[in-house]
Amino acid sequence: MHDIRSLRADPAGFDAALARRFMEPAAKSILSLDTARRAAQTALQEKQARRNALSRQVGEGRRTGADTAVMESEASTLRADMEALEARVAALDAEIHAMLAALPNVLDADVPDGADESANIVLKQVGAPRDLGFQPKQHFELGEALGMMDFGTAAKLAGSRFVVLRGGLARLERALGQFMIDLHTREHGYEEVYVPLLVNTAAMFGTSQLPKFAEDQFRTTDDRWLIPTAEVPLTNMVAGDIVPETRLPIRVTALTDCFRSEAGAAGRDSRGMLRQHQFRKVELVSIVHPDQSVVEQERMTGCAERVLELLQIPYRRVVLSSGDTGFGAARTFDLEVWLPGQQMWREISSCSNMRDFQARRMNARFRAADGKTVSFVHTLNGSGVAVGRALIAVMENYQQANGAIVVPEVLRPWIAGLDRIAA
RNA sequence: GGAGAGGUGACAGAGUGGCCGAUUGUGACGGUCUCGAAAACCGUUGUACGUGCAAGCGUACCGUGGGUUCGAAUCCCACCCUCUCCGCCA
Repeated sequence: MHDIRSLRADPAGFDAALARRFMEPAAKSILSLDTARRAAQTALQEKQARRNALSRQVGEGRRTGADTAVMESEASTLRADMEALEARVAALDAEIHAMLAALPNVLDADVPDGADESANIVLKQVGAPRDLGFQPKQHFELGEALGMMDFGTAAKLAGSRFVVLRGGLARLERALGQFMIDLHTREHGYEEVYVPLLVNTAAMFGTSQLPKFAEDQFRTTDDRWLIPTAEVPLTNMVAGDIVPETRLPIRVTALTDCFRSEAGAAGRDSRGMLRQHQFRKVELVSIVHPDQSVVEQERMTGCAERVLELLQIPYRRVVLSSGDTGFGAARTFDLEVWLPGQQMWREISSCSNMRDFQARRMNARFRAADGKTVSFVHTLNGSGVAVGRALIAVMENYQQANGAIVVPEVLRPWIAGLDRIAA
């Protein structure tokens, strides 16, 4: 959500920010609506002031027994004018709001310009693809051969893009989630939170899944939404609040299932469990002072990287280009892991600084230590990391020539010491 | 799901048609007093929008949205949420 005042102050800069995302200029049309709205509002307020004055006089007249008929009839006339102006202000407000709500966040200056993911820049790489000494398999080949990953049964139960995991793989998936959330709560200062997986429309608007991306979501019959990420409930915890500055930063994490309709992804990654309607993810959310969000994004990304380092899976960090950066983000770092079976780097985490974009939408503010100033907080979110994809990464990187999966050393406390998963 | 009660500022809690953006208390902040502190006393203590160079002025907000009225925190309707009891239940 954008501040209409910044648009008024610098329309050209506003359009330039949109241009970085390959979007048409919008400042002029919004500003003309804004001018009309303010004129209508001023006119309305003048009439309201007159109405209030008349009402006071009527009250006075009633007490003293004076004749108030003339004043009452003037006030009645004013009502019709006010109703028209009220409707006009509301309509203009709604139109401006809808336009502003549909525009993406302003990108940070250091985001590389480019149309798509081909313009993303690799910032660092940790570990390197290693030769396993045999032809590596993809995760679904491994899982199906083990008899522990079953897409056919999932299709019978729910349809495509679901999976049934059994035995060792189900346990490994659970161990990964537990390991990650324990790491972030014990060592990275995040508070574990249990949240609703169904949320209302206001929450989905607050984190900017709505109104633009309704098609990507699952909606319930009673007008709620299945969360596509725990970012939605975690970030919205401060919606409408004015928190004391002393409570910042707020760092929360949750291990939840996530639900995505993948409406625009027909045919993409249709094999295996890389892109599912339902998957588990550990989410990290930070609510911080505006001065701290850049530092916090680095910190948060480091927390996600730590997961991959402990699992000893090769990964790289990329900064997304202007055209690839998500709607609400000012800057996004993706973590990509090496998948030997696919011979590709694939996204496993995304850590974004939303700055005040979501805070404006959900009206989340803090009161400065001086007790006077109230300002919007900055919000950040990151996967720490996607559990389903972590399972894939472990399977493909730890596979053996005989199809068994060695359990990474660091996971063994969460899997009762089991050292390998085999048929 | 049924019956009843209720949602007011950071918190507690008044207010049933105009003098209420809202009594009072607590907390917080500033001051007086004190060597210092406590106590006491005095003062300050909401958000947003519009307008203005500014001081300021205006408007809106008492769960949310409508309605009645010259005028609504107060009356009416719908919805949301909380509490109590009953029913059901992992």
